Amino acid sequence: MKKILHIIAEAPLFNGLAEDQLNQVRQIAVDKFYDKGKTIFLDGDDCNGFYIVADGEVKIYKVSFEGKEHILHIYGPGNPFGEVPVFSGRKFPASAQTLLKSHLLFFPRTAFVGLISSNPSLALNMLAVLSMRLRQFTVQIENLSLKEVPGRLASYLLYLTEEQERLDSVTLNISKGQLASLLGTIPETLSRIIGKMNKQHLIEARGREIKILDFSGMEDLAEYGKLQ
Amino acid sequence: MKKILHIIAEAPLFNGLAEDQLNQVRQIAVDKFYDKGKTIFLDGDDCNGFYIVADGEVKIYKVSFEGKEHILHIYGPGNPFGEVPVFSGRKFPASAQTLLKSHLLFFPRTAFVGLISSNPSLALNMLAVLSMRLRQFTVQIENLSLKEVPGRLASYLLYLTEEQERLDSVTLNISKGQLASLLGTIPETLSRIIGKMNKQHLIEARGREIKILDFSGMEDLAEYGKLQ
DNA sequence: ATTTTTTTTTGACTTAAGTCAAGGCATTGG
DNA sequence: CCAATGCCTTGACTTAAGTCAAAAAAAAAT
Repeated sequence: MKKILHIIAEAPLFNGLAEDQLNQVRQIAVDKFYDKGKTIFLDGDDCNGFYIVADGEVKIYKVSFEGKEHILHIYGPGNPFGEVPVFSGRKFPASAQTLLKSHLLFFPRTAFVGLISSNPSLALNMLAVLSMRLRQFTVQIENLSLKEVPGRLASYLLYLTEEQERLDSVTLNISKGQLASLLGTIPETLSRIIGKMNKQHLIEARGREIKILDFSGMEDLAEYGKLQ
Repeated sequence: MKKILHIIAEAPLFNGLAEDQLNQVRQIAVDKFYDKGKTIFLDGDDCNGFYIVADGEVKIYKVSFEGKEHILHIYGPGNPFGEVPVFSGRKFPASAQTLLKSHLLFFPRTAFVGLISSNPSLALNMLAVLSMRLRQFTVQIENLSLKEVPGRLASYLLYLTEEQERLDSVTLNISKGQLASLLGTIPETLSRIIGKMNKQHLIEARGREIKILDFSGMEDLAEYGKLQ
């Protein structure tokens, strides 16, 4: 299966590895296929390995006692997830579910730890991946505790323009309900704020298509955080 | 200097390393001494290495545009900090300041990456440290977005009883103002909630000494999050 | 001990965002 | 084409927590 080797070679985690190292990685990877909306693991489950998204989309989330859900990340092709318990032992700290029909690569814990031990550049790549995650979490905590919802939405939309390499418009790849959960709020509040931003000509939202009309206004909002 | 070698040997990061490996680590460590309240680095500063607290206490924090501060972590002896940019390149994602007169060990980036490359168990230890951090962040984000302030305070106090190995009472090692910042709120709100918890005989707070009167009540609060 | 400074508490008020409930819109499938 | 389901929006209301200001308490300095 050449295709899987190609996916592996493209993943940031295996960036810069030599041919035979990639083959070793390929050896231990196990294909897993999931339909849309299927649970991959739940918060607290025992962990015997981690995953990389080959194709599709996965959400990582926490659920409160009352059943309210907070999405921590949404990962697409090339992204690893579920690596935390591989190195810190114990259980998964959050749950994972597919948002689309997905093809995942599963890496069994012991085999992978073995690879890392004999492969310094793989270890450094993994350290880089975890460090990037920590960086993202720092930003998320900053957003949650130091910004109000309009500021968080503005940050997210600006981040999307970069990710989608577009200048002034973005397409949400998730439902607005899920976006609310990702921003740490509820659909009603998000809806009202989008309405307000429309009225103030900051954006022009039509369904999942959002055009940014006032880029610097949005940047101010993302930074200072207030919307009148 | 035998003492430093001892500090290094005790740190989780270097747990289980062989004698000569510890000596190698010792070779590259640089002593740094700071008075109380001194800045070690600021959010956005360039990074040439990371630190381990040998003695004292350090806070890691973010500041909002309006100057409001959110404390992300408080680290004591044995804890490393500032490792993120060592592996993901770029700048520090938050600021660091001493809370007490502190003795730190500084590990220059390139030397340390060199050590890791030739030392699989050190690499795995570092992976474990970063994974634990990610786990803690997951809990913090859950607390911030899914619990109200009373629930966060209850979680924190229960966590302190474990850390201080006490059954029913804890001593805050930081001011209430700083605790408010760590919980993502402000001193006034924290003060009111402590007052309420006192009134309901959940706790008995006298200055920085807090006695937990109703352990299971506090556990409920930490889990479900409501205080009438 | 007494002044000065910092930290904590209290009170009155405002506000962002959550809850509950109903209605509208849109997409899918019979 | 129309029902049916899921998704999004709107309105009225409640509430947790923030702001501002001042007093009280505690800690530090003289």
